Amino acid sequence: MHWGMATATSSPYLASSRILSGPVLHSDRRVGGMQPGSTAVTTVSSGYRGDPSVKMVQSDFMQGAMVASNGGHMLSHAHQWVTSLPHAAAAAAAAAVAAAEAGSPWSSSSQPQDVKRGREDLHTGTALHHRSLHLGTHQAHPGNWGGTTASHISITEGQQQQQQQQQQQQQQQQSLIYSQTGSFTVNGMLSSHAGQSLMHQGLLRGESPELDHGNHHHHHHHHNHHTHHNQHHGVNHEPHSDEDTPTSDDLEHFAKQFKQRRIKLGFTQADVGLALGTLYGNVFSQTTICRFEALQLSFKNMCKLKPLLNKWLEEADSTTGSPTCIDKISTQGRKRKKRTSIEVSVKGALESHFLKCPKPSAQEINSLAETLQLEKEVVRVWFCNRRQKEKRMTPPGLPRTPEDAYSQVGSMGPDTPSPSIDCKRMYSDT
DNA sequence: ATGCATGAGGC
DNA sequence: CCTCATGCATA
Repeated sequence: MHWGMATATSSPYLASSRILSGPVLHSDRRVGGMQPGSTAVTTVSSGYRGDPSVKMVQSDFMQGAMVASNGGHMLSHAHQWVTSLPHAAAAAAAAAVAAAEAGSPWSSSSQPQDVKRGREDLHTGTALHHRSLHLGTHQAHPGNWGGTTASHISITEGQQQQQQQQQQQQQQQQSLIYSQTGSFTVNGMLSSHAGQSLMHQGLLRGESPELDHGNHHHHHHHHNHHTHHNQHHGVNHEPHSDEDTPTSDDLEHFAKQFKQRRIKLGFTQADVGLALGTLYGNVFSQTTICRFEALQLSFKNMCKLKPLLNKWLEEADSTTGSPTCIDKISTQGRKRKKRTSIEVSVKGALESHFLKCPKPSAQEINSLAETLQLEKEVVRVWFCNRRQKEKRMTPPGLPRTPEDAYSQVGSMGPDTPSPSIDCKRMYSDT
């Protein structure tokens, strides 16, 4: 189970899994010897991203049901993960956290989901076709953080001041809409259930152009409005339809509406993700759409996606369903490490430590890793993810001063007691 | 629906 | 190394 058995260094993990052979069926589990007391097992399932040369389209719409019918699967290959280059920079000098992580400034806004502005689509009357049927594949349920279900979390963390405001937002929008849109509409997908399962696989993936992304576009642009300013908590307006920075209320409302419409139209989250790709060139996974609906993304991220999803919505009911070319440019190459599953008891331990110190030093991570018998990297990532989780969608109501937070700046000694922050589940339902 | 992971971008 | 945006693989 350790990918890097034998002195797993942080370098590329060489797995020794042999997959491939049997195309279908079987997924061998466990590679390599496991150690009897390990606390975590990494489930070995053959999974890696496409091969560089053969970018296979990892079927996306198979989110729950995959079609095993045809026998065309990919080929085998031997390599496991291609080594990822080590970018050193390990100099552990004083990283100095210092940064106050800005969180997601969801403005509090506690007003019940008002249905303000029933924005109806702009294209009116166009829809006379309706595909009907809603397969029942999707899931539903709200998961809200504040707002309606207001489950408050009391986090001491103050928040923001977003120092680093990542301005990265790189959206490589490669417009690949060269699919002759004549036949199909832009909105890529048809909602007929029938199609869902085994439809177009080979069909028109217009991807002729070898999109070797990596050069061409992605430069410039988008600096436009980026109104970032935080949201005025206390004073919110809700003008936006999809323009300037929405308030949390807007987002919350939009997310609900979106989900509802999506379901009505019979689309799954995965469908939407793919459609966005055909529409704008940015493909998203089911995961992201799901998180959007559940408001589990950062405020910034929500703002970024909203316009896209909004457009899709408009398209969605204006189009009569048509197939499209889906395709995803897989991030060529690179394998993915198998997901390590951490035992509950171990998780509990990690959780405890997190409460004490959300940002353990490298050294602390090391000892924790030893204690728990986990790979150091796993522990590190766990904390990263835990922090991220803690932050996303700051529950409404962060009245505190933006200055305080739990950021134990730089000097972390072996023990740097920090305020404890409680964590609890933010949502629960279904 | 979510847990662990990858990567880009920043210090 | 961290944060953030994302997603594969899972439960």
